[in-house]
Amino acid sequence: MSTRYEYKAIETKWRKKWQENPINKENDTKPKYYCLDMFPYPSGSGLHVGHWRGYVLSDAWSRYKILQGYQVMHPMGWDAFGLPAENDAIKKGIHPEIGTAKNVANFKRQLTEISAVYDWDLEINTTDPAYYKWTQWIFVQMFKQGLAYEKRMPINWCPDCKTGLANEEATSGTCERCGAVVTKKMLRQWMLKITAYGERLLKDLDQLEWPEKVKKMQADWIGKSYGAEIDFKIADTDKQIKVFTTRPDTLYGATFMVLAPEHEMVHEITTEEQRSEVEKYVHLASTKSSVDRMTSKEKTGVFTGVYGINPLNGAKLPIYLSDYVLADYGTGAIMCVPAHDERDFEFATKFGISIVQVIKKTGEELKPLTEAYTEEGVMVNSGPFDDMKSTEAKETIASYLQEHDIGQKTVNYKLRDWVFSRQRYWGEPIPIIHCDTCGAVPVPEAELPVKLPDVESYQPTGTGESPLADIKEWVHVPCPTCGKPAKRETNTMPQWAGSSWYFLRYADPHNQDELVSKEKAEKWLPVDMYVGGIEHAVLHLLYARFYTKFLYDIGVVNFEEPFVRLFNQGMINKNGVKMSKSKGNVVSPDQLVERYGCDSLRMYELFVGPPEIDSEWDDSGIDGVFRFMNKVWKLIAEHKDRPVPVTRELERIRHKMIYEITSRLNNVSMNTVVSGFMESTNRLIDLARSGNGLDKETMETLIILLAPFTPHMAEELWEALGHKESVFLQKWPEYDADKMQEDTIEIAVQINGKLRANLQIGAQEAQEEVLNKAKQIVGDKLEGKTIVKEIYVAGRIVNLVVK
RNA sequence: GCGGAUGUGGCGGAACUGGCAGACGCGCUAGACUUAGGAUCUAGUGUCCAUGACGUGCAGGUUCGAUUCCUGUCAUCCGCACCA
Repeated sequence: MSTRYEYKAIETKWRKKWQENPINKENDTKPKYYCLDMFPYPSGSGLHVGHWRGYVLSDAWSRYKILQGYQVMHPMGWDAFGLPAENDAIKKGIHPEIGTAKNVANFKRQLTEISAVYDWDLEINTTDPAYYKWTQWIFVQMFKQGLAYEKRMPINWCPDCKTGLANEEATSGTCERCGAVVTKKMLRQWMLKITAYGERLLKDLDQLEWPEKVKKMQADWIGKSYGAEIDFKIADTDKQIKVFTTRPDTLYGATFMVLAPEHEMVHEITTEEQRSEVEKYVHLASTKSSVDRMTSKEKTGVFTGVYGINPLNGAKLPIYLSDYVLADYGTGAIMCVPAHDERDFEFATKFGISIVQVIKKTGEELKPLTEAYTEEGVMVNSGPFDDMKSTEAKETIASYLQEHDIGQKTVNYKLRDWVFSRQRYWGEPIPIIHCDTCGAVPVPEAELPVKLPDVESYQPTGTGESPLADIKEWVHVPCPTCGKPAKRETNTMPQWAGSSWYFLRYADPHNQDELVSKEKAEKWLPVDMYVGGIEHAVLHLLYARFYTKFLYDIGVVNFEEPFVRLFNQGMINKNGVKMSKSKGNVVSPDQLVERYGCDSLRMYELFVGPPEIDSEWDDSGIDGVFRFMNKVWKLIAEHKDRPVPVTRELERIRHKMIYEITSRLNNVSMNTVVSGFMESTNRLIDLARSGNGLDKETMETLIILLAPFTPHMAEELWEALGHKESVFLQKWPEYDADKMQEDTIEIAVQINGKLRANLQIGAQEAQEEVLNKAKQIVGDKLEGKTIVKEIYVAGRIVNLVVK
């Protein structure tokens, strides 16, 4: 065995061996473990060292689980539908399928360089008809359950390009391509009723081992709030308007009302005198992009000419329109209490509307308000509810309204239904046929998948429809129900569709008859560990949870939550900013693998910083890890043929090493795992140098512990120690806490909290003895002082408090 | 604006439930071996008016003792953004 660490030869050798003889073979006697990466979108620019980070982490974790005796599933696949491929098609005329296949091949080559234990037999691709057959099947089931429905909805529309835009193409309110101001266009869209699952999606967050931050982001997104819906009669008519409020306690303080400009009753209630003003305002609001609407904080509005009647005190409340009220939250209409809401206060001040205070600070006199009082307090000016605590009044007034049939207590969510159709080519066709007689009819399941046909042009049609609408022979089909001429749905699904359930398919990727078989699903699912970026904290994870709950409800799977444990790795930055092709700061792993080897890069990816935090990439840092690898190599090479019998000291280092590595690994504190290896190795080198040698078991333990991180080197060293079987067939070593104990320990001696000496003591030495020794060692510094207090923290510190 | 996170040497970072701040690594300095060094090895490396003092964004507090707990404050980053 050479004392030089020839990483290239070693890595080539073991990659081949693993291919011939996988280390993670199917074995039903072992418990299962499913460790999943968020599957990538195979972009044209390939992987950089930032991508590696998550993949290395999940692979090290998978290999750790293998060593712990699990049968691990660690699959990989491609989320390959999406905009960039389509835009390439438009620009260069390359079929998205071809572009995507090329990118997948490149990604796969780069991923192979990581040497992860991926089982490529399980590979999936969302653009494969055999896969999207089931994406479509799920849609059909949702349609049958009434969860998929059609609705006219506004989309971002570029009037110059005559095309719909995704939100990310329309940031800042202008078209990403041509710079024109983005407007809205009403289009018929498919919607998924995710709101029907809002409560369950919120409640079940409790049972997940996810970062609190992500759970909170999801909870905020769902945005549950309690309140009341209250009916306000419109004066001199028999109409009424329903408002939602979380503050029924402030009802007596309502002095006006506001409707969203898009509110459906605007036109029927507006008076003739006000009509032209109102219509002008409504039009203005519709042309403003949502970004504009958000950024201009100045309140605007217009009076409709009519009044609402406060159901409790009969006060006449002028009804305004204003864009600070959102059409799709609550009922799109609010009662306004300027005294107790900042926005209402601002609006009332600007429009000269009176302000009536109905809550005052407990124990204080009522005094004129200079700003809205939004805290709790005591009720005033509220008829029978005066002197009640406002918190109590909230409940009491809501109940009163309910009893008198003026309103009802409700729960409201920010979560909205999911716009599920895209006017694009490169997505799964929505498997629906529109028939004049039968309406929307799902494509019969036996005819799935509805394959994406070839088109001549990927250009947007200019009408807002997808390019598919131009393929007459594809669009025109008989109605599956009545046989009359009918038309296919030409919208496609969003990229989310394929990624909302892919984790199920890995368990049974080649099944042609079922999405996943019962047995396979029961065996492998749910996912035990899910690793990916924080950018998916809300949408992807929420959609995947929604899909899983739906599939649970229709009996496809027997669990409600797809991901038991979630780990979000941080990004890798370079020069303080996210690595990206456009910033020109991308570090490619390819050259690093060439120069340092896969194992060194794996190790460095983990060493670079705490895995959950963003880290700065430092090119020279990998040298340190590479040196460490060489040290380990040399250490084993020099001692493998002349191991010494184990000594107390070697045993101590070995147990301590197992303990440190295992506990840090369990906390997914990968950077300290790596430093732990360095510490242990340094100690072993020192010990070996001082003539004490190295015993076989310590060498073996070090190699097994290293295996999840530097698999090639570990295998090679393991073989060099004379073993015939893979190191991954070994068991993760266990430590004995007693054997970690040092015989003597060094403790600090402080006087008044300041370090004054260090003291060697026996590990078991009694407190009294330690204190005596401590006083002796700092004796000269105690002269002329009296000891007021003596503190001994076992094994750590003595502090003498003196005067 | 609201919510969350973070702030420690020249740099990345470590420090378990309060107990010797700066582990580990990068970089740097000096030396050894060398024709050579982007190799390897050895020693050193928080700051300063250096037997000591000061040091974990800043100002206080609790404690024998605070990077860790509490109060206030500043900065940076992330998420949400008129949610009634």
